[in-house]
Amino acid sequence: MVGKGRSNPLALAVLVCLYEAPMHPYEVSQTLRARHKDESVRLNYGSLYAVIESLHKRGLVAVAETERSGRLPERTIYRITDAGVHELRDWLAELLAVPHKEYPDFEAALSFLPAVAPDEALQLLRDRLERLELAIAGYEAARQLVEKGGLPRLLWVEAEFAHARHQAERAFTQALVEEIAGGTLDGLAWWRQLHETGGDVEAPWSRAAR
Amino acid sequence: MVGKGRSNPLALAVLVCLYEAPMHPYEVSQTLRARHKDESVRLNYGSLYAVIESLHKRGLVAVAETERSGRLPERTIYRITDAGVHELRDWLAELLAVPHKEYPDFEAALSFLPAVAPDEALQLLRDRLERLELAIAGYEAARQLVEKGGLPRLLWVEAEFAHARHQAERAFTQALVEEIAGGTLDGLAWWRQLHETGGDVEAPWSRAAR
DNA sequence: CTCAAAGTACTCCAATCAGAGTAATCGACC
DNA sequence: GGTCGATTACTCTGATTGGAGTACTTTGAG
Repeated sequence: MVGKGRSNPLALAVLVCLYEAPMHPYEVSQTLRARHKDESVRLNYGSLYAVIESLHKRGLVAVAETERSGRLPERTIYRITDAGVHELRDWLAELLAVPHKEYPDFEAALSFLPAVAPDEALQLLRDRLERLELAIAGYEAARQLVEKGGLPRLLWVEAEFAHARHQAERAFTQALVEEIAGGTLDGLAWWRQLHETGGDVEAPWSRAAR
Repeated sequence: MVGKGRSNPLALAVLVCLYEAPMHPYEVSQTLRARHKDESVRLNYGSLYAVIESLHKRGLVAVAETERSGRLPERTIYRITDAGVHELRDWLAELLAVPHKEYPDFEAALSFLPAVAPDEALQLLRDRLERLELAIAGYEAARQLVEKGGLPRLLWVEAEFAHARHQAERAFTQALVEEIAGGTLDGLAWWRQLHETGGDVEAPWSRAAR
């Protein structure tokens, strides 16, 4: 989007790994897994090799050596270049400093909320609330374990952020459920009519939308 | 991911539009724009035509008619099928009821936070905070206008959700900034050392990570 | 009345991605 | 010592995606 080739954060993850030590692609993936980075960055092989090839083409990583053991496929060990280190710092700085529009599925779903009947929506949102509750409880249990294990919060911040997001989503959903159940949501009457009659109701956005 | 072909929410948006009335693709895009759905759903022509073709192949939409006016390219008008209506309800229900893992860029960035020096991180996060503040103020102004215009909250929920997310992100970032600035973040000492010495510090995750 | 700018309605393509598939090795259990 | 499953280390393929490009039409300013 912004810089060329700064689309997939997996590339950033690769740079960070290679910054610590030269590695072959599969080792990168294992390192990311071991540190649970695969929870913050989409990781799959198809992309991994493509992404590394692209970094290579852009001169941000270079081949350090290739080795083979037995008849396993040859392993290509990459190292980060100076340009790569620069790109790493610059990209990370950008990601940290400038918020950029995301398109969460739930936001999309909410924007089509009137397409399901109010009572069904209520049920669906309550389901979501339950699942959110579970996720939050799971996270809190995990945190206790990790804290006991002595991992400093600094290396855990991304999970805390995910937790904060979940909590915000829960609060929002909770409030929405209450507004629908309690009948206080503005537009609810029109929504009800829309699903009771054959759908021949004057849309309230007709003027407002233009 | 879950169902086959339920990857791009734009397809859902198309189904919702065609549910209201048969349309040609470009009209779908204009309708979505007019209702600001392009803020909740990624909309671009390349995907739009691909997505509609895929819906067509799956039998969820059908060609209603084709017309042409003047020598402009022929317009193919699509309508939703019964299977399409079913898919619409089912997909929307799933999106509303089951939260599904997202990978926001900021979460990725946070997970590599130790790669920049603490003081730089502080500066970057403060930058972000400022930008978030701007976005939030902008949203609040927009809301006032829309409320005055008489658009019911029901048709605005997705924006309220985005707003809630921004606020949660602001609170999180604020807290993190304070912890770094105030020196109370667990792991900060190690982080400082890492960037002051040549990087030869024992990593505190060595035991914890396995 | 004329010309430029904005809008209409797509089409094309290179790049990227997800995930299934493959093929070799290792450990370990009976 | 054989074979079952897990792990290692990729490779391939079909979809998707974003963005640029095209070719006409309508509007509106001078």
